[in-house]
Amino acid sequence: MARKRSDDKRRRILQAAVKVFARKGYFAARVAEIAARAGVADGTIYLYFRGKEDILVSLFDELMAEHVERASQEMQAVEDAPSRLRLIAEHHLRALGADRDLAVVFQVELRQSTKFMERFTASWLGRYFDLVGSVIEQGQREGTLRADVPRKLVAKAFFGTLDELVTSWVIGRKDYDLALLAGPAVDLLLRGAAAAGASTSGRAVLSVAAGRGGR
Amino acid sequence: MARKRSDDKRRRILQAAVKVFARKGYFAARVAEIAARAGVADGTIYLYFRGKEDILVSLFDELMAEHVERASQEMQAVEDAPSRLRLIAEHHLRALGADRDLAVVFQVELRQSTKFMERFTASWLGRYFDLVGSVIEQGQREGTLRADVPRKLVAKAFFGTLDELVTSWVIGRKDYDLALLAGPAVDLLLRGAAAAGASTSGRAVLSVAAGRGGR
Amino acid sequence: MARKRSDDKRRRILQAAVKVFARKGYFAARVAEIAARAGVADGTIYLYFRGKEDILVSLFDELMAEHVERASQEMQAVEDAPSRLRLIAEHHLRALGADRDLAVVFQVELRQSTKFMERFTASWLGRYFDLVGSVIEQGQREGTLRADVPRKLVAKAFFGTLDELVTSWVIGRKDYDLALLAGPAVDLLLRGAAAAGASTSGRAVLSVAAGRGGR
Amino acid sequence: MARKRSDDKRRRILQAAVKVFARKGYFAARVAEIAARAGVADGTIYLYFRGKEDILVSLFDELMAEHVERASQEMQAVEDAPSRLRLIAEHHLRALGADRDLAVVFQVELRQSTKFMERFTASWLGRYFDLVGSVIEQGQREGTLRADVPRKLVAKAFFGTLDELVTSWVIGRKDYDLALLAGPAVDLLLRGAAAAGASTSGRAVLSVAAGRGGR
DNA sequence: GATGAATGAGCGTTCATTCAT
DNA sequence: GATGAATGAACGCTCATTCAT
Repeated sequence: MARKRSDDKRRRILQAAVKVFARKGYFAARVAEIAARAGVADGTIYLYFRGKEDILVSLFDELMAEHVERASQEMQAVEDAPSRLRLIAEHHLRALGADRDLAVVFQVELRQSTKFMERFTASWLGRYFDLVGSVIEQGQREGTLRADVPRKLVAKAFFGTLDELVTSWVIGRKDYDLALLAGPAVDLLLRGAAAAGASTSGRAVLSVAAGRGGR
Repeated sequence: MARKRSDDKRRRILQAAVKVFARKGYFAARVAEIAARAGVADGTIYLYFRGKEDILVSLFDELMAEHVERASQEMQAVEDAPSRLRLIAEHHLRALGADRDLAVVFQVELRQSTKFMERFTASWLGRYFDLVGSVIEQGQREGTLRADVPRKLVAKAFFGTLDELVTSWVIGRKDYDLALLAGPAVDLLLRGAAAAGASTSGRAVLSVAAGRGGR
Repeated sequence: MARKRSDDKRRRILQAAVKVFARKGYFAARVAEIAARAGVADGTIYLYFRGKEDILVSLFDELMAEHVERASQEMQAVEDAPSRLRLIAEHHLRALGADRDLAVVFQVELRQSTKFMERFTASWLGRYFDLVGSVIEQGQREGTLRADVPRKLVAKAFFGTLDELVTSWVIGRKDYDLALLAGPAVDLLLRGAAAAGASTSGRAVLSVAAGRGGR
Repeated sequence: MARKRSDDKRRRILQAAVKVFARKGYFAARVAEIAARAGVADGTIYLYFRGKEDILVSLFDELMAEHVERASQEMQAVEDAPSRLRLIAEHHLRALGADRDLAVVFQVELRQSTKFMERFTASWLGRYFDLVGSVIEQGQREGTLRADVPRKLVAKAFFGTLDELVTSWVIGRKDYDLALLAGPAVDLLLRGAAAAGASTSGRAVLSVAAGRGGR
């Protein structure tokens, strides 16, 4: 453990950083302000983090590892893929909907640069997509999900939809319960927006493109 | 004609800015580098823009106004809502898939801060959502789209899915044709991921939440 | 020429730097103070120099190149090696004795670190030793200087003596004319400190060691 | 015995400091690195020294007092001034030639600033010059050294020459035995660089000081 | 309009020193 | 005496912006 004395100080710095990053933005955020808000001296920051950037990266690494793990565990409560997707979505929206500052950091600050995005994608998001992808695969095997849709596309639609819901909520500053949207969102993803009986013209294209698309 | 030369400089500055913002990121981008790449003096930038931020904002305002307008026109080629959504999606993916630097700016750099995000949402994205929303409403009226799903939710799923597709493409650096994903993505949105005949348990929740969720 | 506009500004910065380095020492010297004393903005320094260290290095490179050149020219006024050594010594002591701040910079600040010392040795001092060495060689050829003393040793004694005279003068802060010591110092170097007729026991050792000694 | 352990720590700190100062330079040297190398905690340094500067000053005061004392004793082994100068020179070169790190500290680090230089001059160097000066005076009284040369000049030439030899050796990093240069250097100082019988053109200056002719 | 030299505010980080344990 | 976590003052440098030419 690289930590010196108190995990308490480390936690206070991270909490302060969430507030400051969310209110000022990563670049405009001042290390001195984070320190002041955490109740430590400026230099103390550097006993716990390598620098300003390491604070942001640590926020993401440490807090989110927990959430992916938790989503993975929570979904075990049910068996079928559709239900599991619903639980994951609920957890996703609940976790970010519970703390707007944290949501700002995740929806906005962590996407500052392609550098952060790549890191974001490579670690947390990668594992998240793996989790969702495995549930989708399960659904296709058990017959609850269409097998003619590329798994990656479904995963991206799933994540993209949730991500947009969170971003809208963060930016809109309206005070509704984000987690309540999990059910409708997953229902839409599963049943589609088309009216029953309506024919959709996407079929041909779909079969052509099936299997394509990297991440 | 002086006017013409000026417009040329302005365009060159914006084009240079796209390259520099995409490669360095907004904060790390140097005004001097944009000027050099545009072939103008540093000070000349300030004859055309109020400052660095104004370049980014102008990029978005000017280039994207065109895309929303074009998407609106292109969709007139077909009548029914599902087809129109497909055309809009194709245009969305084609426009960003044609220029990765531009895509980086839109997917990453323009989302630097809540300030940019809010401006982004208020102008271009607002009109884009209005466009998509009106098509969805049309679909609900004409019976091609389910009427029991909140329009805003469908619009967010539509945009969120496309946005995630673009972001994945940008970050992944793999060289596939983004526009080919429009058909499968819209098909998924319309028909859903659930296998035919599978019952989804989201119904009850959906009806409870129907009508909720602002942005 | 890397310089932008005015050589005047560059010169003013160098002159200010001599004062500040001499009074505060290199490390304690503040770039802001140099700028203020030169009458330019802090940032202007960086239009003319790569950084604080480059100011010190430039001081040395630019001002001293001139002195070596001048010493080389001045000594041409006479023919025999002893006279030439006297002229070089006079120039050395006159140049540094004319400006105590400059002397402080050369005797003290430029010797901050082995890094500076090595650079110092490699460029200016190297050429200076070459100059002195060539005069000594001339003297040995023409028969005015002993041939049984390693040239490098004589050169080091020559430089070391002058260097110590300057350093003593700088540190002592007494107000005598440094250049007046050139004659006596060179006389001592040439004729030695021993009384005529006194036998010195160094001979054997000398011949053993003759030819040794790197720099 | 606590006293013994303390002295041991103090010595270890000083030894560590020589290494660190020599390798990094005084300013770049980190107190923490000295502590680590000495095997004590950072704070422990301050139980033995007032601060970083005090370590350097103490190094010089304590280690060099010993050397001056020893040089003074060693020269008693012989009687005449020339021999005594030779012994002092040998001791000077041997002491510094035995430990390059120590030599770096003395030739380079201790000359960082006029402040150090003045202190250096006032204490150790002052006593060293007194010692050398008294030997020169003795030589002039006993008739082995010319009486027409200012004692201080001879002392400065003596020290300056040795100092330059040490500095060259330190900077040059060549691996010859520094102490072997004592003989030739003192021989040069005593007998001069001029060839026997050669008339030196310094005569005019010399005759001012009532000097003698060439040998 | 165009230039580019000049400006100067602004800040992340280091590290000598302290002091509670 | 010894420790080492905590402190916080201090500063070189960058770069968006200005303005005299």
